[in-house]
Amino acid sequence: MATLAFKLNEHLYLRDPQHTQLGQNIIQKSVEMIDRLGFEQFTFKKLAEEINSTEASIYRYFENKHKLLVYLISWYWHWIEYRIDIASGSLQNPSEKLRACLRVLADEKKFDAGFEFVNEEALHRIVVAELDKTYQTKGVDDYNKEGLFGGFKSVCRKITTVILEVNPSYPYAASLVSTILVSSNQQLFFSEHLPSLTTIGTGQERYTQLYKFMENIVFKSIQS
Amino acid sequence: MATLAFKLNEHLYLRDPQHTQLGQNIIQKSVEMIDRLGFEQFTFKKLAEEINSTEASIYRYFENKHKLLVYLISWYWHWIEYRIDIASGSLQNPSEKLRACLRVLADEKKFDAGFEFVNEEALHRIVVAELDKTYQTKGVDDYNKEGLFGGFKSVCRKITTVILEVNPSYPYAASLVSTILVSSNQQLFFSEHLPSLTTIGTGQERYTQLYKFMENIVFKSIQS
DNA sequence: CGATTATTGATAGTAATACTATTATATTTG
DNA sequence: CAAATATAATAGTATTACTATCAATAATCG
Repeated sequence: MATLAFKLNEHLYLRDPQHTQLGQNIIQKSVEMIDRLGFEQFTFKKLAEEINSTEASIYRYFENKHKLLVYLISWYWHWIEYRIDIASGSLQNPSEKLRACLRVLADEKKFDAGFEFVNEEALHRIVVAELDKTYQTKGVDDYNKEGLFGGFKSVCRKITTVILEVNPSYPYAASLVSTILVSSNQQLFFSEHLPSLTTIGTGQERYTQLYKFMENIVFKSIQS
Repeated sequence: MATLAFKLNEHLYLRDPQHTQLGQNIIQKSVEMIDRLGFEQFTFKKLAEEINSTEASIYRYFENKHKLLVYLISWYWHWIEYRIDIASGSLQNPSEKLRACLRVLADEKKFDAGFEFVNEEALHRIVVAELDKTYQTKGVDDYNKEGLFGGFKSVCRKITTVILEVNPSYPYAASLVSTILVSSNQQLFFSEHLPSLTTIGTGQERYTQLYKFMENIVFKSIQS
């Protein structure tokens, strides 16, 4: 299988990690470590040890660990968009397209062989556990000016467009979409850690339950 | 007006800050500072300087700054529940009760004279900007065992109950409520920092827009 | 192929953060 | 008033999040 790569915003990194061995090691191992340790406990020093490199070398790729997190999660949203395109590309019916989008969002994330050095399963757990940290920061406006949230926005825009195809007069499309994009991950988080806040369970059927919840909320909200 | 106080979970603090002058100074000034600096830039050292006390003294009240944040946001949810009780207490009709809940959530937060040393306007901005940091941490399960999320859960439970009064067979009540609790704050955040993700504007009418969005999502979702 | 250039590693250092410990001084309470 | 408690003052530590310098190695280019 051909190895694909996404063109991510240049301000996310100092040197493109997809182009070098060290860069790929940083991506691969940081996904594993942030998943395991959590973002707060993760440091460039620990990462350097694990990939047999140095802190200084990692700093040549990423300004700081927060930008690395934003990079990884941006990568995730590009990947989601790519999967949405595959899943909905051939569909004509707007409602069917919308259902396809929701299915991509709610689906269990499995390793995608198209992207060798990214473990999508672990990355999705990072998104579930850390997503909000990408924008809940005083630097959000600067980040936004640099276009660092382009991946997320692009997915949001795409699904918003589909919703407006289903019902052109629905007035809250963007808000509904950003709500479910965040909620689809948050509900999985709650199901694991704060189960009284959700109706999603912890078994294998959780992804089906999540899908049904999202389908209910979206289709009922937009019906005129 | 009588000064009220909420009985917050004991594990949130080492010494109850509501009972002493220093404690009240900590609460009052930390709200102002976290609002101004953001949670990451806020430190106990800076806080100590502003209230003419010492770092060590603050550590006698709170284990660390994260628990202080959890304390403040827990206080916020207790306050919301108190306002929901006032607003919905006299209502009989379940749909009207639900609307009253949503109104409390979507309303602009103004200073509540019942609680002298808490600036609810600033505290609400903190909730909008930092809410997810309270639970998006590796320590979430320990925190939860200690009951530190009791305020949030209690509000969630209360509104869930009202939803089930409106439609006893709606299967996603808890998920819908936790989704809108988070979303009601997130949409305000987006309207300020990432406006393409929301239909909410930045003017005075934003709270009305937020309410309408929430009413739409909730009532349409639960209708059978 | 040899010279230049870019990349990485090794090492060191700094300011700030998130605490902990100790002791002295107030302040409250019984 | 004595005893207990709360606070202030001060000091100290380990870790974090970087920055700087220079040597070694690898890639590339004329």
